[in-house]
Amino acid sequence: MLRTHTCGALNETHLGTEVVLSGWVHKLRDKGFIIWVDLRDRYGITQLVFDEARTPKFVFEQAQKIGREFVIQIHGTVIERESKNPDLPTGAIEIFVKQLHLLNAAKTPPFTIETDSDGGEELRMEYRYLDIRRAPIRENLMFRHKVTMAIRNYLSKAGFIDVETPYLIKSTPEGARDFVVPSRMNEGQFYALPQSPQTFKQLLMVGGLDKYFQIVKCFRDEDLRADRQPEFTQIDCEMSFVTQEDVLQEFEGLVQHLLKEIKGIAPQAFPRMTYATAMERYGNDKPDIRFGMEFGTLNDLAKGKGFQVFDAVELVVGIAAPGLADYSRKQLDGLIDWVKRPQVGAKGLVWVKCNADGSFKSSVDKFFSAEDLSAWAAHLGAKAGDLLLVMAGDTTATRTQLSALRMHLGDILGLRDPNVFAPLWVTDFPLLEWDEESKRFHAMHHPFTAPKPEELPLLDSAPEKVHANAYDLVLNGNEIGGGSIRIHDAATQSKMFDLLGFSPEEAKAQFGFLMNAFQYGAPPHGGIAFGLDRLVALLGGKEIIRDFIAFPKNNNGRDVMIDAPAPIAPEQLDELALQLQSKT
RNA sequence: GGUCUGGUAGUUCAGUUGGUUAGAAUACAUGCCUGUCACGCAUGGGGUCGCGGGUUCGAGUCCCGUCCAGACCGCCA
Repeated sequence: MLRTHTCGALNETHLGTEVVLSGWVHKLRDKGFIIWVDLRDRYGITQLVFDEARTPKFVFEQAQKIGREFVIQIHGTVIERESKNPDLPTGAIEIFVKQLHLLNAAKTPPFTIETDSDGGEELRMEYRYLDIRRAPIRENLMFRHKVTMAIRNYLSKAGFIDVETPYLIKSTPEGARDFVVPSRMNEGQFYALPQSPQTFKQLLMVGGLDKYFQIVKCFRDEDLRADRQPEFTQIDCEMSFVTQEDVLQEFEGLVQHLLKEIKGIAPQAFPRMTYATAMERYGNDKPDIRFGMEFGTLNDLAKGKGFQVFDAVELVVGIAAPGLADYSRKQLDGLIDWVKRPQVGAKGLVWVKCNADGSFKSSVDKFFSAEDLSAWAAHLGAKAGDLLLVMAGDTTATRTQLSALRMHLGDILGLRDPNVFAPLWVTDFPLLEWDEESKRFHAMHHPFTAPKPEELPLLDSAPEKVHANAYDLVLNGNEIGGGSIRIHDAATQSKMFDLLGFSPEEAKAQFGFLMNAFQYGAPPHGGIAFGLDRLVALLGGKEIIRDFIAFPKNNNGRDVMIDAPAPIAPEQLDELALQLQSKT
């Protein structure tokens, strides 16, 4: 037997018990006459004691030779500590060691295996198996397990069936870039890894499974971010014979269950907001509603007063930043520089201080009277002591820029508390999006999203005005889920492909299987997919999803531990009938 | 494809205006230490200053190029 207990199990109730423990040497404290060893495993830390006076000489000498991260097994007796450590669950006891077996020696690790490691990101990724020994990463992975189990239990109980869909599928031109896999048996042909199991889950509905879910890897060959990996996990769900309202209810239930189970938050109905409202009030289709600072349009109040910057543009819009009227000139200039950075790209920023004494001071005093500024303040809901920040320009760009500033101020003012959870549904997305570059429409969600039935006639006359039965679940400024009611008849689907610029032949070649299926009695259906990595990270109070993935990729899509991707042998290329060519 | 930041001891970092033998902390090794738990004390070893080129009497420091890492913009139906 390698162990009778784990390293987190023993306490006062075990005094006098003979035990066998195995684990890693976490820390050594050698005081000469006495040596303490913290023995660590997944479950905790237990202190071992080697005493020059009482421990067998041979065992004591063994203890002098072990090092950090050695794997050892010990036989010993649970005894009471002379000085207890109240910070440890096992802090009242220690093990008086009688036998020590070295199970495996270890090189000195390149970074400390501690909660606050001295290791940098790159090094920890290279030695990820050592990083996983650290409590924070281990706890994150265990937390993720807890979340996925709660999801599986909830969905299974609600009648959803877990079905696996294939990873080797067909490349589609729409959407993100595909990762492709060459086929040896079909020379010159390629599989693609799924960006999502979208069409398969729809076919499962045609197959009559009624309620499907899968916690599934998806793959997108696009550039990475702190919250984006090339392979990521979705909670993919689909239901038959449902309206949008049915889907929202069902999955609001799921997320409430998670908030309750994982975070102990009492269920409350999620607010809903249309896409148009979200853009108008927050300049963003995934608003963070943990804090206010809602947008106010100032066109009526600010135009026509001779300020050219405002008069010449489409939109003048502002927010009221609470309590920032005492910002210094330097701090204001800092904000202006911040919005002028290329990442935000604003041309400038107008500020108005709503002073505590009721007076106003602004960067545009030349053009606007105190009455004007007072009207702005009233319109933006500002109180004395607030700072108004106003931007102007094209509607879309200006909203995006002000939204970035709003989030930045939210961070500065500490209004984005990771322990506060503010979910909401964003609904009524436009069906299509005009792409200037390719001069054609793109599906805003995906090409299988159903238009709102009452707007169907517009598909022919004004497709840009059609809204979709599509919805996103937003949590604290992050899109954590999105879905739609799908098209389930071949005629509408084929019209959709037509609008997206597919010829009938192309549509048939790409999605013939789906159009065929729709001719054999496809039920009305719809669904949703959640980004699991992001959801878990948010529930864990973090924004870096890498810390919740056992073996993540770096900024350039590399796995620095296994050093992938890597070239393949010429024989492998031959077998696949492939030749490399440098891209010059 | 682009913008910004960084790369110096095993690790995390400092390094002034270009100027003597490149430092600190920690880790590691050795010794001491009668209850530690971030143990303490002493001593010691440890450097391709990412790489290549240039300017200079002299480059960790300035210039050019390049590689790597991170954040962001584009991109992510």
